Amino acid sequence: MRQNQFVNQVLAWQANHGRHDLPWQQPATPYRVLVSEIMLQQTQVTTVIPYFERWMSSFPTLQSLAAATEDQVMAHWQGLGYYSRARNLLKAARHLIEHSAGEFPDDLKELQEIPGVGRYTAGAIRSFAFDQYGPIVDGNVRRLFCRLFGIEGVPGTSVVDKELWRLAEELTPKEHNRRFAQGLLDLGATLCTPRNPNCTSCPLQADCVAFREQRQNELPHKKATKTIPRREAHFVLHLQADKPVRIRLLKRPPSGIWASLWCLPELDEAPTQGELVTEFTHTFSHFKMHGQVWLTQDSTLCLNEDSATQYVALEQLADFGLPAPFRALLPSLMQEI
DNA sequence: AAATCGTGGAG
DNA sequence: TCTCCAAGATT
Repeated sequence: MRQNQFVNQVLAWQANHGRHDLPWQQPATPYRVLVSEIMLQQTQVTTVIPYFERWMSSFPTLQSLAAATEDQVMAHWQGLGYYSRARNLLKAARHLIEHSAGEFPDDLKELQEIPGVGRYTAGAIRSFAFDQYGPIVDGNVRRLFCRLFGIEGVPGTSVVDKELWRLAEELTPKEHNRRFAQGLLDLGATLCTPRNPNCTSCPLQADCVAFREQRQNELPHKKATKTIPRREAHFVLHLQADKPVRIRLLKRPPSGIWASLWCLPELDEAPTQGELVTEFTHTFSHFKMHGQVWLTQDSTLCLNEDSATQYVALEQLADFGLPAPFRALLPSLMQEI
């Protein structure tokens, strides 16, 4: 399949059937594109939209973001997951202001020097913000290419990824890059879906290896699933007696799970004195947490120099970035007691 | 190269 | 309930 033909089919389909009303498409300024692309990493569009709106309302410009505190940023990101993205976005704003007076580079290599911006995101910024040549390989493109060209290996391995990027660089046109990149993503998201793709409506059907061989559901090949381990976790619920009731929160360290979020103090083992108030299970990508929450009078648990601690009332809770299970748990817990 | 890093949508 | 996986980056 010739490059020209491929590009034209993607562009023509995009014009009629693609998505044109996503919040970050109007207007597609470099800052808005950066924020949306970071939020969209491993995260579905419908999940991102309300976060994007809230973010833009609070941090409308790169300058306003650079002036924000880490806690403000984390509070806006709470519930979205992969929290290093939030810290990197703050670093990115300060990086751009320091290195180029707030101006975005339009060069692929320089874009990848921005914290949190890798090869995909650099290409996306080039395409969406500058309408320039910017190859992209994300989950959508990976699936589309593996089927269209009948790529047999498992994506994620270096051989297959190298081939996917080679194809992306080769097939990406020199003009109409915004529409082309959007078309690729829209094709993957709406037609060339993981299960039961809508090949009948696909403009590339005639050239698709997977369709010809009726292997749409086999490609791309999936990597072997591994069972995730289960970890025990213990959390301290320490209340300040006076009204209004306040609970002690501890800021988690800058690395590891839930980095930089505020959380109930975590212990290695169950406290010797304490009442089990509630427990929960929470599944991450790579382990399952069984958490137990212990009510205690001991205010000295988990006290150390490097982590900030604060007593927080129910009304202030929204200002703190909390892990998802505690965002669900704490309000009712504080009202009952 | 393989692990780590979250949460929720959708079947 | 279980599984797959989403506009990936970083170490």
